[in-house]
Amino acid sequence: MTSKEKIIEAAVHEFSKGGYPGARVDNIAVKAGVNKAMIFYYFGSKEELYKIVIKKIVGELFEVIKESGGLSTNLNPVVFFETFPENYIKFFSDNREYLKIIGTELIQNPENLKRALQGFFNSETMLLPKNLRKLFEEWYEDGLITEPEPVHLFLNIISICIFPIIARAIPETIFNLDLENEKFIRERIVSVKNLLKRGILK
Amino acid sequence: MTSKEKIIEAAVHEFSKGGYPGARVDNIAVKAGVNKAMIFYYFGSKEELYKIVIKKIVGELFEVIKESGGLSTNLNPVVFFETFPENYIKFFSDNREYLKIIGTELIQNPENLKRALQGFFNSETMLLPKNLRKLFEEWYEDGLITEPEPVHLFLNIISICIFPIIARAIPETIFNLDLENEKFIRERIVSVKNLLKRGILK
DNA sequence: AATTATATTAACCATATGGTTAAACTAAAC
DNA sequence: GTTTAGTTTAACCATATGGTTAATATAATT
Repeated sequence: MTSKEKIIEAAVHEFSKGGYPGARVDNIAVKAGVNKAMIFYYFGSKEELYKIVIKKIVGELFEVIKESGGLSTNLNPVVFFETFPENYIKFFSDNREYLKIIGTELIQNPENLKRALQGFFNSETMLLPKNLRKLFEEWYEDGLITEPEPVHLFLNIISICIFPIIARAIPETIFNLDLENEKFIRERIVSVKNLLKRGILK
Repeated sequence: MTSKEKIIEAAVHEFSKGGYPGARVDNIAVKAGVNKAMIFYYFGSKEELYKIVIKKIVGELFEVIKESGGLSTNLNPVVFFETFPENYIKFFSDNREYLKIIGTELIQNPENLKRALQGFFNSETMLLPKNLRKLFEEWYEDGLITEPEPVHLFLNIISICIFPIIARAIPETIFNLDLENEKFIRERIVSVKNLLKRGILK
């Protein structure tokens, strides 16, 4: 593992708690087991390092979406709701640090994230957005789903997949529970599939 | 408006962008039009000020939930899904800064938020959590809803209400749209009501 | 072996940042 | 009118923080 790689790995750690302003370059260096100057030698600045971390995360996320059939035009919603939520939930629950970084960025710097996403659309992956939108529209036109608006369908799906992983603390407090992680994730996948099938499939 | 109030208002502003570590005490002082020392005079430290801001937000949120019937035990799910999502979505879209602060806290410091929530449960509002859980369980036992687990019902509801307000940037980028705010919120309320009714009501 | 390009280090720097202090100002209370 | 408690200010402080530098070690090239 090269110093550069060690720095990125440590940076993911450090940025994930406290966000960009809370992250300390010194901490990243210590975690990476590398002299602090190496960070500036390889990345120029804290900000550039951060951008690279964001790119890395968005890139990996795209891979998951691709593998989940987000690209194939002849996908049907029954299969989609059976595979996508599960992959998506697993990805983020297995990569909590990624979720924390993306979530924080979404809240505090959506423009930044937009740019990162666009960077991927303007390259090889460009096919995805057009396909996804057309796919959702066709499902509605073919009478397969009840939601006419692709934007809201999309938001409804990602919301019940992603947010519960973040928001667990709320019901834990309200209902005074301590949710065991693996069980929680398994239950969520079931609950999401049911809700989407009943709520969106015709 | 007293200096103390001015400081809190400015603090909400400042904490909402950049989170706790990104917030600068100097900025809060300038925004409040107050000498910096006043912040330490009234609140002791940046952290104490932050805690008070969190309490204020959680408190106001509780009011909305109360007014939305979150307490009444003889509420039926049809009425609940008709009123709660709308109030909830409106509250957070009207108070984006609150949402940003709570969201960031949820991601980066859930334990902190837990404590703030518990603070309210241990006071007059204590009735709410027990009622809400019992309410959800009764709905299921009475065959009114399909989701047996209160935790997942709760998470599903709040997720499609809250997260889209934060995550708008994603479909905006993917589908290359610039969503007009009021229209977006109106459409979301409709979409959420439909999804919940179809997906959860029996 | 000598040269060149790449990595790595310790010490250092300017500035930002949370926090303090002592003095001054203001408005009640007596 | 004087005392007293509460409020406000400007200047100051220690430390944290992102970033730099010049020297050194290491690996690759000729």
